[in-house]
Amino acid sequence: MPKNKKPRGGRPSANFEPRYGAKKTSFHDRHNGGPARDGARDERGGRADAGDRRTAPAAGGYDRRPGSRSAGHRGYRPAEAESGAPKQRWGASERAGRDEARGIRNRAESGRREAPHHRNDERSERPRFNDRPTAGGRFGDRPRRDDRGGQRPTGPGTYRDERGGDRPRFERDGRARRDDRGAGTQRQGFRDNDHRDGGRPGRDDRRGAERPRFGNDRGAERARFDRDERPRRDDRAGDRTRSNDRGAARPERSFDADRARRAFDRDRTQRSYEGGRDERSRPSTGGAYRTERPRPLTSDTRGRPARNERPSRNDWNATSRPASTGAKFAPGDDVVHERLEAKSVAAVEVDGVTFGDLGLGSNIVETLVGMGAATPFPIQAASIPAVLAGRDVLARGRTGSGKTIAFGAPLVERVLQSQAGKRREFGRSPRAIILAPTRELALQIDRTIQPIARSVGLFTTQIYGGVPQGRQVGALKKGVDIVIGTPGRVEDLINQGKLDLSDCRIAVLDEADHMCELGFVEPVQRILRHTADGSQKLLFSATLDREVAALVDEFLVDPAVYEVAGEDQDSSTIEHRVLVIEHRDKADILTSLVDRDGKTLVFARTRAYADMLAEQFDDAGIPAVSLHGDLNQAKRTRNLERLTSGRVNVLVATDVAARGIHVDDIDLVVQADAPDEYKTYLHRSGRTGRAGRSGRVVTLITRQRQRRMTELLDRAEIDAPFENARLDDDVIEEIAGRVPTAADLTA
DNA sequence: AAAAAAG
Repeated sequence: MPKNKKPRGGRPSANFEPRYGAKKTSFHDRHNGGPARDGARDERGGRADAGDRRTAPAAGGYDRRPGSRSAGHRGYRPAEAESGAPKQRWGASERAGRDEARGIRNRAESGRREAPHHRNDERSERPRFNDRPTAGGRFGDRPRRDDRGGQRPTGPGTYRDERGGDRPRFERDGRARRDDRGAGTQRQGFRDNDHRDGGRPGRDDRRGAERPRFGNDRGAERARFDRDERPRRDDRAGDRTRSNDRGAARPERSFDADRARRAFDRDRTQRSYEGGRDERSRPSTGGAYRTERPRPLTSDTRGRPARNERPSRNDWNATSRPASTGAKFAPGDDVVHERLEAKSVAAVEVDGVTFGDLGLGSNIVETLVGMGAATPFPIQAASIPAVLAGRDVLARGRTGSGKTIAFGAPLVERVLQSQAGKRREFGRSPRAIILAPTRELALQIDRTIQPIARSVGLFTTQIYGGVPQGRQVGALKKGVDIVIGTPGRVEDLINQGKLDLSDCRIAVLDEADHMCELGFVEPVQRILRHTADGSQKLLFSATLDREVAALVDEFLVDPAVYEVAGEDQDSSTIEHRVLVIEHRDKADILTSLVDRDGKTLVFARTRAYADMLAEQFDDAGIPAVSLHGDLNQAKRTRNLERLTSGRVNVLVATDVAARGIHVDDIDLVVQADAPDEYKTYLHRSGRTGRAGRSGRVVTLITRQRQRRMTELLDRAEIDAPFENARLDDDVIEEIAGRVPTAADLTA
């Protein structure tokens, strides 16, 4: 029996479409006097809408009234009077889409009429995107980047003046070339030759012959190097501070600063092997961040069996020092991790810097404050000015370090600038797109960015799969400024001609390294190719590595690379433990672990196992739900919401929930199956310890797996004790929090 | 193995 499309009782969908649940007033209700059934007004409505792009396209199709038009027949309904139950099936979302879009339009229009409150004046003075010729031939025959002309916006004004002095510093190692060029053509300059690197040092080697494999065997050396270099966690155990996060509860600045300071020190020690090359004099720039000397990030490909091999997180900066050490990264054999060389900047938080100082307009700043982000986190302080300046940016910030705002806020600012003085036209195509690997993440990003965008009169919409596209298309028809979505549906709509990215000047990839994995890159690449020529690209992730090279090569021009010094696991608030167990005890131990008070997130490797575990917990009297790709979107959303709202305390998920998902108070992450990749470990464990809270991560493994696990943790730079455990061992009680830990007692 | 499109 084909499940009714209508959600049971119509209620569950409330979670899913909260914004549209309310009563709907149709356009025609308001303008044609009195409610008219969708179908009934077919004739008139159809005509009225004919030239009106505001109407959802799909409307016509099923709007057509069923049944007869003459009174004597079954199914006939009088045109005006009747408000009887319409066919809800498609209607609900469709209408919702229309209504929302209508709202968007109305607001936009009224905003236009009555001098937009949000437009802040000084801002309209700023440079804006040049008008570009409309779409003409953007697909397929779109010129290669070489042809892209100086359409690039010049950087913004104000902060740039103040900060302009800092900027060139990034480019010290031969990159200062940039300064020779007119600011307005900064990007053009880089692409006017074969592969935009002409004589730029540091680029040559990486470009080399379309992929020379260089420095092959040095990888091993490097990896070891890095590991040894890493300071022991114990050294610092005592003064670990709580990590910070974007969430509601923003940690005090003081501690942030403290952390940053220590981070720097640590950083220094870490890199001390670099000797003279790394004097770290760190002259103050007087700005929000200080620029480290440029660090060419060079890596290359070489074969190594270890799939997890990574260039070490200390990393980009510390380890990529080909010039001095000759060492090269040694990424996995099977993955072509190209060099991702670029100068890198370590951001340091400086007291007193505000979002406003970074170049954001007052409305945005206020909104941020309202969201609990009073002052910028390091990653934000570093990347915001660069984004505003129109640069391509690669940024790595630990899980929960505020990446969404780091790209979202300046993105909004920039879109706003690009539209300053223009009216937001009806049906305009989006100016920016943000891509995320999962639907939940796309939703979450929208939740953060939408208020920021709205505060300046811009509109966002989500474009992701698993839900009817009508509403999304409807919103696009009205015109949105910022699209947030997942690759599949985005590409789908592009191909359907319903999403036009030709005017999209900023593209963001969240979880960029993940988006660059096999199977993900291709659609992403295709999507990016649809964006405006020379569009600005921002790549963010907690584990950004050379995996993004494929994209960087094709799409980024002289990217600024940022990471926050000292932002490693050692300074985090997460406690990691590994339980070595007998396989036969696994189920019971898991049940025992999740039988607790706080919120627990359990990761399983497969969907089936996730389901199984959720059921198992449920059967044991512990309410649990699952989250994985086998569930329909409504269930996914609902189940996640159940955890968020606290209706259940246990969520069993596949890696769909590993990245980005923010639930405030998960205090225990259980890995029922150990991850295969260190990055996965980092992302999974990053679901806890957010917002400065403490968190605990426990991984169950069998004895046979110990070695692999050791290696993985090593790469993740995490120190975790391995403990043998049986079903009723105290460790389990302790981890579950049913008995105080030794640490708790001493504390 | 998982994720990402299917009115």
